[in-house]
Amino acid sequence: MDKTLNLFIDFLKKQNLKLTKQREEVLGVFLKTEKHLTVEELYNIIKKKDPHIGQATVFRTLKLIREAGIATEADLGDKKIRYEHRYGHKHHDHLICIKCGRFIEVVEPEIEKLQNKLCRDFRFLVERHRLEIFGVCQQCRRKDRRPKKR
Amino acid sequence: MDKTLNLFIDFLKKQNLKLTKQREEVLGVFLKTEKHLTVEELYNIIKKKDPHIGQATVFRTLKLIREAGIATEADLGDKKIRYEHRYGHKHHDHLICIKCGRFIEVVEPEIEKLQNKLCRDFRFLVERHRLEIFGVCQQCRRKDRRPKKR
DNA sequence: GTATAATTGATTTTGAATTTCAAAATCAAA
DNA sequence: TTTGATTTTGAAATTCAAAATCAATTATAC
Ligand SMILES: [Mn+2]
Ligand SMILES: [Mn+2]
Ligand SMILES: [Zn+2]
Ligand SMILES: [Zn+2]
Repeated sequence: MDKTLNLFIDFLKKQNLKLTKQREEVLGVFLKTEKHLTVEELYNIIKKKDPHIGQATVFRTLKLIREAGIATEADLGDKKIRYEHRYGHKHHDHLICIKCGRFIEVVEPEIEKLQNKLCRDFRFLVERHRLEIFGVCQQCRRKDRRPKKR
Repeated sequence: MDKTLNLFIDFLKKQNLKLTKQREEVLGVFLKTEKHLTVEELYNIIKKKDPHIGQATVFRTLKLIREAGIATEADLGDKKIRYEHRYGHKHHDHLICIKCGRFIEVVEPEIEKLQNKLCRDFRFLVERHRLEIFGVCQQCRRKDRRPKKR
């Protein structure tokens, strides 16, 4: 956390921006929450602590946090932009359940390798990628099987 | 095309829906366009032929076309829903250029296999997946290198 | 101190996705 | 044919997250 804060401060300095108490608070709450939050969701959490904070500030600060490399956008299939931790977290992909919304974070190094190879073949310079697999999770499959009505 | 039309008609019948000239036209224009179009883009194309058609009809028909399995949603990184052909086209992933928007359609069977294995390990029942790799395409890399100002 | 610039947050605007609803079209009886 | 129920259409309105605006506030520089 402290390390991340320093990272943020460095980023702000580079951009000639200041670390304000609002920005520090948004970062702090974001880091404490190990979820994949929309701007609105994070805003609602912070509002409880500081009812005077504005949505616009949360919106803008999350953007800065992303630009600083601390967060990254996540897409869980709904059409909202979600943010998840990036700094200090390894890259991962998502298995997303279309029944319950639950998601599993996964990494398969072989897949990553093959992706890179694929891009090299196309002389394509990779910046980032996103792999989302939609389906039904183990728990929901069990539920689906259970109620055998007969 | 004819085969696809029949598929669409069958789907409509199953849903107790009718094949109207508007629906046929939307499908026809969509199939003729080998692109990844938003509702609005397709609407603008169709409007030229039939100025009386409504956006809502294009919107609704594209939805039906997707439900019929003829189209699938594509995500090229802008925040708009795009549709691309599915029926008669093999599954593929996208390399998307963040400079020019150009995209390359690719398949790497090994990646697909590993994805399936990964899901099996998690007892996760795959329905579909989406792999998008963002980066800089060969053409843009060349352009970036060229203007060596000194 | 004052000038200058950045930040904030209520509010407004945007834009794509979706819905609404009255008019028009379809279609199967009478 | 009429009729009447049902579906479809398209202009317009609504929704809703994302983004922009702007006057007031705050921080920093001089
Ligand atoms: Mn994640
Ligand atoms: Mn494609
Ligand atoms: Zn589930
Ligand atoms: Zn390019």
